[in-house]
Amino acid sequence: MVYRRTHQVVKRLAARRSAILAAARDAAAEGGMSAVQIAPVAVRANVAAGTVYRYFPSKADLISELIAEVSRDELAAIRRAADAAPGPSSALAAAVTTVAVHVLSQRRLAWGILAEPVDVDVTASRLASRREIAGEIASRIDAAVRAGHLPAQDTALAATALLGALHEALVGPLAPDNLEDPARLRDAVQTVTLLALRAVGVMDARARGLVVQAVLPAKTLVGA
Amino acid sequence: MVYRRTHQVVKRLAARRSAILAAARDAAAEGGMSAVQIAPVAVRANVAAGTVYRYFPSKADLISELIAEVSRDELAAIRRAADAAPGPSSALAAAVTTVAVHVLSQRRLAWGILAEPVDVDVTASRLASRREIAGEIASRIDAAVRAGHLPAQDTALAATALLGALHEALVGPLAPDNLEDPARLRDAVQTVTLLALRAVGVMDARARGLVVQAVLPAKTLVGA
DNA sequence: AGCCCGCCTGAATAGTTGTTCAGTTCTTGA
DNA sequence: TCAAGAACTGAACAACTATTCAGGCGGGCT
Repeated sequence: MVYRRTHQVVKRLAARRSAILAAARDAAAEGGMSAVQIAPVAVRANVAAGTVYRYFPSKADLISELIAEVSRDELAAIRRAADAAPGPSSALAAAVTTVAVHVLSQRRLAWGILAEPVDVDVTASRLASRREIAGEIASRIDAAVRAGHLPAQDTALAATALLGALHEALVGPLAPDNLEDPARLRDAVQTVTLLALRAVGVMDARARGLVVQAVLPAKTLVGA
Repeated sequence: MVYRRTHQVVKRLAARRSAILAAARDAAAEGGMSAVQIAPVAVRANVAAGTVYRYFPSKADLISELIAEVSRDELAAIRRAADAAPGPSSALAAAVTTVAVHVLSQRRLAWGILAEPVDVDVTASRLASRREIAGEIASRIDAAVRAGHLPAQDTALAATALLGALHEALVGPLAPDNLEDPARLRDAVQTVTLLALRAVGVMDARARGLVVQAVLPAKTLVGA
């Protein structure tokens, strides 16, 4: 055996893999999932089309990993925001606001990850992604229920419904289109957060209070 | 001119067009939008593939018309249910319940119409469909607001969010899977309707009352 | 009956992309 | 420097379906 992967080579391979993933992510953020085609992604990553297949068995695997990566980032952000909140209701508000802000700050990517038609099967990956995020929201709802702040309910279904509402209202085809304006963006985030909190049973007045509290820290996320 | 379309021919042409659309609808209901391919649809409709193109300029047009047709049916059902309700809040509850029941009774078709990846561009048609349904819901929310039953709000955004919540919770990939059972189906419909009503500001207790009232007439729709 | 014209057929066409692979280049260890 | 093998290249391949069109078929007019 006269050839072994030296540390330097391992690093280069890892860098290349990251570059391909990053290229895919950039392409998705710019042109949606339909722009994530092997040849263009390879060009972006400065490799040949064939090389992509040395790192990902198929396009489906590439996109699945992209979805998983974005999903991990989002989940971490949600946890960070919720854990920083003073109580279970605030945590729920923070979690919802975080989802809203994230989704809005990368609408095209979010749409691609969530719902855009793709020519390969990535349902499993999307399912896993939603399951994770929905699970996190569900556990936050659950905490608020246990604390006696909300009526008992099917938290899994509620979490799913909440995410559906956020996504449809903010990145779906009927989403308002003037969200470049920061003020409008904040309004939209507040509105959907308010809807979400009321949906799970928070009283209107209290929900309004939670919303403004949650939006303050979330504003810092918009820049990030 | 020695050839003119006789009445009989006109009828046959119309029947064939309907047959093709019905075949497409059946295919979508059975196997989702991916099953709506020209050749299989043509077989179902007892015509040759080429004939489909005498009635629809392209596959995109065929699917667009399918979407429009289903959308029309749904809109009519919503209006019927809402108009039969005694007051604006009941009407809203009835509208939401109707959407939920419809969507659940044809989950595969609904998923195809709403969100399933299609290999041709039908975004315009889907957009129009959502706009119609969302507009109807929005006007029902608006009526309840004007009647003083709900707080003032962005009704268009609220309607969009409501539909997103319904769709994601009932036909999305995280939707519960035991909905064949009528009792579970009713539970799911009630749960999401309750969420929707609370989201727009109906008090929990009142919302629960509206839900049970709305589900009674809607039960008859399940069979239809 | 006979001619005409348009509808219908379905095999062939065409365009799009994911995937492969033979040949080339680069890296390693002696 | 060189042999060996891994990594990379990119043009060719493959598969899938929407779409077309030349030729047949049948209904409509005189």
